[in-house]
Amino acid sequence: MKWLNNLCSFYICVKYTHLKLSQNINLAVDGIIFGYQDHSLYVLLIKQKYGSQKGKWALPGGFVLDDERLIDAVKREVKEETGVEVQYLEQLYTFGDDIDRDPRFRVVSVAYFGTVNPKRMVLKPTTDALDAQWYSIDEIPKLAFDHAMIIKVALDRLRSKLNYQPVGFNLLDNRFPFSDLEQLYMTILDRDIDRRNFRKKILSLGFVEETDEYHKSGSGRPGKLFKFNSKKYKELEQEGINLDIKFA
Amino acid sequence: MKWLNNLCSFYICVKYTHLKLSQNINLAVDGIIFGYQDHSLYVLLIKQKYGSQKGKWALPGGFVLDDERLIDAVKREVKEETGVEVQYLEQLYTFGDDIDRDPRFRVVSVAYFGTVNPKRMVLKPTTDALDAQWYSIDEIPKLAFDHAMIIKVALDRLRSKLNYQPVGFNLLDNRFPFSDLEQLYMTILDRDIDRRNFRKKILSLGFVEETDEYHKSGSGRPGKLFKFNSKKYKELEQEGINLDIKFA
DNA sequence: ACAAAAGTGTTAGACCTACACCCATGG
DNA sequence: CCATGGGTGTAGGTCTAACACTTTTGT
Repeated sequence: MKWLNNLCSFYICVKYTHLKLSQNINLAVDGIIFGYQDHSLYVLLIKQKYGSQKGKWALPGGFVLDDERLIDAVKREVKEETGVEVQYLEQLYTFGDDIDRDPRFRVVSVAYFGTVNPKRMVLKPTTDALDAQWYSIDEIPKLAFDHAMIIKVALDRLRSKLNYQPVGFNLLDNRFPFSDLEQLYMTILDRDIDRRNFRKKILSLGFVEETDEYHKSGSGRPGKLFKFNSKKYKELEQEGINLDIKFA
Repeated sequence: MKWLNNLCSFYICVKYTHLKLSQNINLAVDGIIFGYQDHSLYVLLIKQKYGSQKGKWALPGGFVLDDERLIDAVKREVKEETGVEVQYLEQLYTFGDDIDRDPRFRVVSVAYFGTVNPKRMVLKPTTDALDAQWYSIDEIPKLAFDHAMIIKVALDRLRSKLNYQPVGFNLLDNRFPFSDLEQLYMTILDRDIDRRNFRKKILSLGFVEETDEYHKSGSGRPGKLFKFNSKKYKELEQEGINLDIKFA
């Protein structure tokens, strides 16, 4: 490995001669796609069709094409394998330290997590005959590779996002009763919320707005429908909503 | 690219025949190493010795070896190129969308950011004859590749870390006057802090403790030296220190 | 005695939390 | 009329922000 010691000279050598660096690492992406419906949070999984992990469920994902941006690779793979078109994706973490699995075929995978709203949760049949399904996060089956751990990391990230960013735009329908937002937060955080305080806090932040429409519920008093104010939402996404340490 | 459509079958094919996937992407790591001294925050840079970026400064980094964990690759490269041994590193982001630079030699780079304390900031001569130097973040020269942007992302991350984790253990010396911590926070946040409130808040969190020793300052009243309580520090690192949204 | 840095408390206001009853609808 | 979910206000306590003078040392 002596010849690799000096990154720069080696890099240039490769760059200028167009040699392939003899590195045996392959780059993949995985998508952790969350959906929310009926008080439950779901993750999108596919069934492995071949190989040692055959029959096991796994996250959708695959290898990155040479001329493809990472995020586009995720979108493509998720679409191909499940039919779901994801709007919002954000980079989660790069997993690549499982060097013992098969040293001759190491895979480093950049995980992205994303959210889709209920309308986009429809699974379309794809040319790839893989089985694809939404699983409630409480009922995830045994997964291939280290995907169970990856989902845990994604969930932690989603939970902590609630504390410093508005969340929901990509998980709820266009118009929604306020209780849906409550339920969403309670589901993700897995604890109870005081309805009055929650409503006060969210409305005071201004990224959710009343509309004139009403929700026809099965029973009980119909509630107003709300919508996200996407301008304000994006503002708060950048600024953060928990600016609590205001030293100075 | 049709043959790549089905990730799983292709993956298995490769896995079982030990073919090299004909993917032309190379995996590198970059290290954004911060150091703090005399009221300034510094970043560790190396000078490119060869190639189109010759003479430009850049972040230390290089290609990942096949059987090497990502974080170890960063430690190795930083050590080789600058002589600095980094203790604390955390994954920052994976940059890999610069697909136009040279499509025949795409590099995807996993960036780690880290911190070292003043004693470890000494640059040792290395076998690699690269120039290496600490630059104050206010005086960073024009950098190679997209490294200026990467440093910006790292700085943003460091800034936001102050809000939810204790910071300083890896940036300050073992014993330090309280004003050093103040200065560190002010430097990173780039704004003034109320000394009384800051001291109250930090001490109430309990990750910093008084010692019996005193600082011999050049002038002015000598101050007590403080130290980090590493048990409490690690606890708070995990729990977070800004649990402000306490719905429920 | 003066310059330089360290050390220290209080108060007003903002914000958060806890808490319970009435309302509108469908069956 | 009852079951179901929607809608609303206040008071007490906690936390935060603003703010300035005294102490210790070296010169």
